[in-house]
Amino acid sequence: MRKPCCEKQEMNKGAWSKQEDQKLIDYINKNGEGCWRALPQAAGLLRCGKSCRLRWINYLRPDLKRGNFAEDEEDLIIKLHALLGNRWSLIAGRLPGRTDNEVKNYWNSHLRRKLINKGIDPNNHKLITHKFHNQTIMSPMAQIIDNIDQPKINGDQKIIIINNNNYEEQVSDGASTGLEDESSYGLPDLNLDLSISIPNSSSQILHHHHHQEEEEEDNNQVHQNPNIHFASSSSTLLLFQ
DNA sequence: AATGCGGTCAACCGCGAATAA
DNA sequence: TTTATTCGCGGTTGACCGCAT
Repeated sequence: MRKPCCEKQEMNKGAWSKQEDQKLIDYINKNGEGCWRALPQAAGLLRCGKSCRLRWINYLRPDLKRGNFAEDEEDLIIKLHALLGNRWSLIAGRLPGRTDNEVKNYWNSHLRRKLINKGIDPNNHKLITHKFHNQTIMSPMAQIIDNIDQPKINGDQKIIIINNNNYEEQVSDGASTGLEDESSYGLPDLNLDLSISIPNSSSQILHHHHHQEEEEEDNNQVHQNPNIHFASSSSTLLLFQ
């Protein structure tokens, strides 16, 4: 049913030449974005519309920032990824001047490794742990996690929060609705503060003696352990230790 | 100098969603 | 409502580059 985006035979592929870029820029400056299917012919380009769109969005758009990611941008990407998963366009939408492709590439080439090195599983943002003699212990790296914007309380106290909820519940239809509501997410200055409150059943604690049947007991011990904290809000996620 | 390797990033591909007819 | 078309997204690929050997 679905046709290839360009059934034309003689289409250029691969890297764009300066001349092609200029043609695309000139055309869009004159006619605006959109109607990508018809654009190549109108602009005199031997490219498929899809390729033109990608080139414009990821490279030629005048509002692109380009250059290295700042530290706060990195932190924001990590936090947003924890919330949204691989929804790069949504993440990029919160980073002015950045494209989804750029964010995705940066994640895959830098941030993934960075998290792994810190003992954090980049897929679920949980600490990487190892089972050892029926004990769950943190990896050595996890124990020396340093300052990727770690939420801390009163200096030395660190937060360990794990969220069992499927994020889809939290950001349901966020692509089209919820996330556009700045107020509900505290954006653009993304409010990801992890509130401290009474534990609930969906939260887990990561620590050395964690067993399922002990969870209740563990929770009760929280107030005695200054290093363990919970957040019960539906947007809880574990990011950092 | 030549080669191999790993990292980066621009571009492509395939698919589902959205929209038009 | 169904079918055709376009758009946008995320995953993947491959060219290029720098570094080590």
